[in-house]
Amino acid sequence: MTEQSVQEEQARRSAAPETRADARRLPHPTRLEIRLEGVLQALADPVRLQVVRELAADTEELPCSFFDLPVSKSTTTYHFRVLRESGVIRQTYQGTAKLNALREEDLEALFPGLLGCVLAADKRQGGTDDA
Amino acid sequence: MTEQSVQEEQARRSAAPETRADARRLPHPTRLEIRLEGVLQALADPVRLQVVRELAADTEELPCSFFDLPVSKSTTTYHFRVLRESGVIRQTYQGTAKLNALREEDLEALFPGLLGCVLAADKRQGGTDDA
DNA sequence: CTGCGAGTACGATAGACATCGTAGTACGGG
DNA sequence: CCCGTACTACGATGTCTATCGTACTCGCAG
Repeated sequence: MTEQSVQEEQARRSAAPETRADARRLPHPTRLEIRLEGVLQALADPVRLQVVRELAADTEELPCSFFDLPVSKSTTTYHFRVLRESGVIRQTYQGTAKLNALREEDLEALFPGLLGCVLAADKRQGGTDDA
Repeated sequence: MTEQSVQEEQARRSAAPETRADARRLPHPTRLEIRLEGVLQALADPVRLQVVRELAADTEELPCSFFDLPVSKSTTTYHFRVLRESGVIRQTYQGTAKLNALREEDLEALFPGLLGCVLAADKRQGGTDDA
């Protein structure tokens, strides 16, 4: 899948000047592909929960570099990928940055109230925050 | 099930210091020791979610042998232990059996609505019976 | 074009997790 | 007292997870 997709990408990039934002494609699950288990698994990690917490607190889409996570850069990438592949966040490229946003709408439609409950519970316990 | 023996059991527990039944006491986390992450982790497994689902559907306390899980006996024990140690269920010995009950009260106090959301979401997806 | 900053890809790895089978303990009934 | 039922304890094992460092690509600003 390597060479062909690379050429496709390059062709598309030189063809349409507007494809800047979505030149690099990121695989997201559709709403129907989101599994409860996967979401719970994704939320059951302190680092990822911190990301979700901060995303929920901010209406803006945040780049990965915004977060001050207690792990290395490559681990950060890993956690963002877990969140994206489980359907919790949506990621879009914007130039050299990658913007992250909660998929609140999808999650609310699939699991009404779940995200709110988890965030409320997290805020209530708040022990994972060591700053 | 003789309700008299249940009362005897309770009386003996509050009166007698150390009996054989006490030797089989099971370690449960106190309400304050229950961690959100642990609960999410516990719920993020299909087998355990099935247990929680059936416990929630039944007002009775259910013995481990009640459940028809797609795993071996020792694995079943393992999953029940995970649920107990994360604070999701409470287990009590009753003769040779071990009764399991959801800690709904504690969970509701700590994470209001969470269990209901997860169960509703689970019911909505329902596709967990892939065995 | 070149260099930088943001993020990825790719091993490597230690530890956790889910799984099993076997052997054992505890309780209750014949 | 022995046996069956219910569950546990333990060791083995394969897989998944979270972590890292290094080398890389990509887009933007000189």
